[in-house]
Amino acid sequence: MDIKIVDVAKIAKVSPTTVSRVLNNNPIVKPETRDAVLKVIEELRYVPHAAAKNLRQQKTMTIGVIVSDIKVSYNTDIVKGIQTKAYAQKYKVVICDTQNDLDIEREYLRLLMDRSVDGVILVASLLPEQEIVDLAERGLAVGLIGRRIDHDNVLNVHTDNVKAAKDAVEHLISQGHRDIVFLSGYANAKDSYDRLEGYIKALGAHSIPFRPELVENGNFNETGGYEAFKRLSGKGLAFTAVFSANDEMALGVYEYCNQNGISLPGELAIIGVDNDRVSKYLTPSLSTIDQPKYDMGLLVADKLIRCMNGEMGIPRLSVLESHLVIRQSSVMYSR
Amino acid sequence: MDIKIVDVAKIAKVSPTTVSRVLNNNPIVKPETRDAVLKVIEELRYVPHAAAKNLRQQKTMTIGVIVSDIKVSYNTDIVKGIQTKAYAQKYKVVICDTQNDLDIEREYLRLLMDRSVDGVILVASLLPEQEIVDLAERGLAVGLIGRRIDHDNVLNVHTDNVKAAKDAVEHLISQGHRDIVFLSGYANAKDSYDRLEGYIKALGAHSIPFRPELVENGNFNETGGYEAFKRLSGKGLAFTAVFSANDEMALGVYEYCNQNGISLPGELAIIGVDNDRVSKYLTPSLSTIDQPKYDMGLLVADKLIRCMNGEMGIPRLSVLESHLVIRQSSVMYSR
DNA sequence: TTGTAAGCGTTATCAC
DNA sequence: GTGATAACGCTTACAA
Repeated sequence: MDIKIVDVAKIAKVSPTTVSRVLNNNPIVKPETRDAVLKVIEELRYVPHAAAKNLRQQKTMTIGVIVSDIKVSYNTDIVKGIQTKAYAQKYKVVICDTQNDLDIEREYLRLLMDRSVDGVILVASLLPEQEIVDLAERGLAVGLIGRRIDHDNVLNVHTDNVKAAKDAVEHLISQGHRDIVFLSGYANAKDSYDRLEGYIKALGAHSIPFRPELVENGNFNETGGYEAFKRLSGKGLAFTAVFSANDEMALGVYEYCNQNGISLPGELAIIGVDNDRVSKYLTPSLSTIDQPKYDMGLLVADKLIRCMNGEMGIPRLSVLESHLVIRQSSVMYSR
Repeated sequence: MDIKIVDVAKIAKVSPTTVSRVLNNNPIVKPETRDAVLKVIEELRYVPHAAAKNLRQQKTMTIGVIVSDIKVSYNTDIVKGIQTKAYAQKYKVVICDTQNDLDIEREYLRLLMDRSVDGVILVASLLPEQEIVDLAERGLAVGLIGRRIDHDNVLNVHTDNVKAAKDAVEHLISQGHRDIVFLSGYANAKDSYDRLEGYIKALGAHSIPFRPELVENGNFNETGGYEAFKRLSGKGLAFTAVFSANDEMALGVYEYCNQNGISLPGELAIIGVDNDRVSKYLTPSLSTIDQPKYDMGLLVADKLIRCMNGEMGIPRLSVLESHLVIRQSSVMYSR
């Protein structure tokens, strides 16, 4: 049988209330009482029962994190940031990996609606905006990474994807490229859409006409990137560079080039987004846009915790800087 | 104010008991009653309160996973397996990342002793055996990956590290190497120790004397591998191949070779362990021992859940097969 | 087949 | 400074 607060109280010859006060560092208890109680707690190795406490206090000191795929280093870095901040504030973190499946995402959310978490962070969520608003209306604190919703209970953290994409494409242009392919991600993803916008803006800024036929969808993953690039190559179009909306898809392009004897960056320059863990190990190493993933995680978690603690006036929106990482894949004569 | 079971009961004109029965799929309730209740639940979007339920049932349907570093793909793959199994059984997963810090690991464990989880899985735990046994004695179900403890409440899943290491080293020997460096991990890690044993066995099986000066410690990480190999190179010893106790450390060796113009695998063959995500993207691609990480995750989670549900006769120990993945880094004239 | 009432282990409120 | 008591929202004997 587990030890409970009354057991401690009896042995320490005080009331459960007093034990509770000691546990919660209530300064009102007399130091001697306090010490006596602590000693008993120590001896019995008593640990308060979370469920009882949660029930009484109507909070759980737990954050739920819903993430598309924990294996993708972009997500993992964010989770690590969240985890670090949460831990520092004595919060626990429940991780839910949706495998990029909207139904699984919904299912997890349903699971978490049982008030086993005080707040939720959605990373690269596929959920329709209305459903996220619903969560917030239900009183759950919601943190969002990679998209933006303006609502009282929704805290947003993201980077300026338009600018990031523009930087990447302008870098390619500065290397002399004018016929630049854009490999896009999910059609409905805000990130993907913004990167397309940046791509178009960069072209515009240099008076290069936008050619829709140079845009292909690769669904943000390696196979998708491979297939997209293959389709593109089959079209017989002329191009000398690729801007891939993330590094994963760039891996697919590397694979295709490898198989077909296309030399990188000699015959084809390429740049990605995310600064995935593998990118710097590739040959040639992949130029990319580094997102401050870890910091984004820290920041959402920080905001969310403040919000859950009833703090007012937390900025609903934070936009962090991402920056260009130039490696070998986008630079001529780099070796 | 949140909706609770009595609210549903009142509107559905039944007792809370009946609502509870419906929620828990008790077949005793009359179909019509059931449907009526379900309709109200739906309308009110009622979700049972986890803490209340947990308190009453003395369980939480949650598994705690303590992991050394969620960014290491070895760990992530395991976590993914755990997560998948847990989800399929309606369990939640709390992830705790210790950053390879024993004190943080202890702290997390203390956090989880509040009965907010029904069981714990330790991946690459640094905890002294006695402390793990303590957990088990306290009634917590414990799953262990990467080490082995024989105790009633402890479920072990690991691979045969001795054999894996032996396979790797014999592969190098088969390629003509006789002077083979061993890069070890943490001195106190079972995995590391077993791999050393396999290394020695392989040498013995081919009548190659074991030379302790060819063993260096790299602490299982990239920088450690770099430094260890640097120290070794400074010793002026002759060797033609490296067996690295994991892929991470091999990355450090690649880096060193890159900087010092040592060609792989021409001048130096190398093989690692883990089949890290980056390994196949390296140039030359890294030969390695693939561990069934995902399956190990699935399996511990499965065992743990059975154990938590009071199932008897679950095997305390499962040893999965790992296998050699030969790529370019260990094979002469491979390109 | 359904309902009543007790109890899970805390903490908040109100007395003392 | 300390203690008695009710309440958090659910499930489970037991009764009907």
